[in-house]
Amino acid sequence: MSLYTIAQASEEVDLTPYTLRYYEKEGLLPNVTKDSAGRRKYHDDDLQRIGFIKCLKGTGMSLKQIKEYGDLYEKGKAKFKERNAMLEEHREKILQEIKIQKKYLKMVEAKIEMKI
Amino acid sequence: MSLYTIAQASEEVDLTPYTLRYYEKEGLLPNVTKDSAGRRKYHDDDLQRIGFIKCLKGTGMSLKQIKEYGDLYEKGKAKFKERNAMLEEHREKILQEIKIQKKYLKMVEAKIEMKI
DNA sequence: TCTTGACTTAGAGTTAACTTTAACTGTTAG
DNA sequence: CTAACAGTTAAAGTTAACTCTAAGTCAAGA
Repeated sequence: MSLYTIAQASEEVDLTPYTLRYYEKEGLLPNVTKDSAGRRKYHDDDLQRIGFIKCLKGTGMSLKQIKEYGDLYEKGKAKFKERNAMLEEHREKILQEIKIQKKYLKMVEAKIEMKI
Repeated sequence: MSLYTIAQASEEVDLTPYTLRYYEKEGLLPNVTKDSAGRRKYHDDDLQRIGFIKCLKGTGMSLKQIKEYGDLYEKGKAKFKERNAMLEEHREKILQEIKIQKKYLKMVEAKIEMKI
């Protein structure tokens, strides 16, 4: 299959239809097409894009910044440098965050072991 | 030093005075005392507690749940089992989250390398 | 043909976690 | 003594990210 209704796409990416429409309204999904009756049709490309949005969001990037990244993406090669710079900066942020999570994990484990 | 004004505590734990008062209002800091003029005095215990609140919050626990944990903590030994069960469950959540973060990190790195 | 159900929109409502405001009080430096 | 300052409270305001409602459209099955 290569085309999805909003319900199917929703199922596929594990986001509600509300959220998918919201993301589109916010400009994060500029390429979702509609059929003759005005209903959204999601392509595999859209699902992949949503997958990457979830990745960025899941690592703490705001929708506003994700839109900025997406806007650069739409401009293609011309904005490649800027776009990759964003990703590289974000990569550092994720690495930092993993470090912090590991530190916090140790704190929780210490508290568990403390038995007080 | 062993006693801190709200400004000093704020500095120490890197949270605004607003946030410290907010946490207290929400019942997360039940042991903050006041001086004769009604001003908050933070003890080392309070700062430690705030530190652990930051740990729980930083690993995705809601203030509501953190309060539940704190309430169990206040009940001492009687609620030790429940309390530790919460922490052990949370530990699993953190481990899961670190896994997801690592997966997302790889996705971002792949995108960087993709150069498209 | 009628109804059911999945969709559409614009806009309102919700939630968590702060953050600020307004009005006030007590302490301290000049 | 007084002005500035650091704190106090209750309550209102803010923000991000949804989430839902209301009113309507369209296509497909009995």
